[in-house]
Amino acid sequence: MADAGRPSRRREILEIAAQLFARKGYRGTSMRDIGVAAGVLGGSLYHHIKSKDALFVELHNAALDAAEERIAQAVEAQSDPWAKLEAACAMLLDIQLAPDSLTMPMMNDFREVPPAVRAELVARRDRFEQLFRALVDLLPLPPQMDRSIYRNLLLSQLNGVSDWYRPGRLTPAQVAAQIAAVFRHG
Amino acid sequence: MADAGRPSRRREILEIAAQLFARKGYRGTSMRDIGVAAGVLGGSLYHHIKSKDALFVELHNAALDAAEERIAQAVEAQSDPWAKLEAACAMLLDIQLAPDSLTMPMMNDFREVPPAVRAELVARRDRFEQLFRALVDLLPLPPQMDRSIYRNLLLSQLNGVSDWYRPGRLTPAQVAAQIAAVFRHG
DNA sequence: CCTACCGATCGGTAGG
DNA sequence: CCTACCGATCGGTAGG
Repeated sequence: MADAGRPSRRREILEIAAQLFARKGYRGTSMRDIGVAAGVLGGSLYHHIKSKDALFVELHNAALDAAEERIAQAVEAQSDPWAKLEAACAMLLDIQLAPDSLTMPMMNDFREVPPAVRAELVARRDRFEQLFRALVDLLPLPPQMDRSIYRNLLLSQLNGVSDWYRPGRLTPAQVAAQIAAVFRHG
Repeated sequence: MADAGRPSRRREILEIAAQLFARKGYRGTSMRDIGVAAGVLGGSLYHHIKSKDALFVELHNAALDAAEERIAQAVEAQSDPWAKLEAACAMLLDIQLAPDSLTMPMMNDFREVPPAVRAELVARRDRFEQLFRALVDLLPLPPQMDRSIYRNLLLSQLNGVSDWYRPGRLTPAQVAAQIAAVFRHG
């Protein structure tokens, strides 16, 4: 309670690291890069974190925790299944395309990461995707549409937006509306 | 004509490098890795290639050349606009999901690559995507659907398949059919 | 938080 | 195609 206003030094470093990882990827971001951005030498970061791997996993999981909560809230505010889905897409893209903040667009490039780290990320992401599984199960899809593939395609589509999205032309909400329109069937 | 049957040593090295890049990414593949797979030391590769960057660009562009030609053939065999699109998707996934061969699924992770290389890859890929632009322009889409975004979503969807596809459950053609079903509107 | 360093690995080269 | 090496960079650590 005493120092609620001022973020801790560790927190500052986590946010700086999250932005660098999001922008340059896991392997493209060195501990020295993070150090420079934080105004210290790379080695000094190890007073606050255990390893680069542990730092990345912590950021990834914290980001998914936050995203899960915000998406669940957005979904609850809707009652129609298609409206729920579009709300979830819009919130996910809002989070993923936000230029700042520690909530991230770095759930991609799993191949850049050491195998032990990858296993942790995959497990956490699988849980996250259950949220969309529930939403897809609610949809009145035509019977010949395989819901498992449909869900994979939707998640892959949402994840891929950060690869081609450029701010200015479209808002994240507009992109979400277009995706929802493409995936609306039956 | 004389030695048509036996692939040149250079060609062998290119195919080995293509598979490694496809599996582990640009930064995840060292010249020493390629050397080991080819049965030589890393430094020895420089008799056949100029640099890692040039090697990657050459592989990338050759793969897109081949893909472009095969997709164009598949499209010509169809007359209906939707059939053309589905044929193009099926051929692209066939190429991208083939477990071997130098035609590759490495058109992703542009962020892993040095800026000068990235510029070349992007330019070549933009040309490649014109092929799909023509196909989308033929479709009788509902008027409120923005064709530029629709095309981006389709290409992003196709590109992302290699991230979640696991051989066995579905053939590339079946995945293409599902994608075509999702994107069929109007 | 810095100094000063470690062992490993990288792309690439000279010279044969 | 190998030997032998280069300068750079990496994650991480000891000791203060």
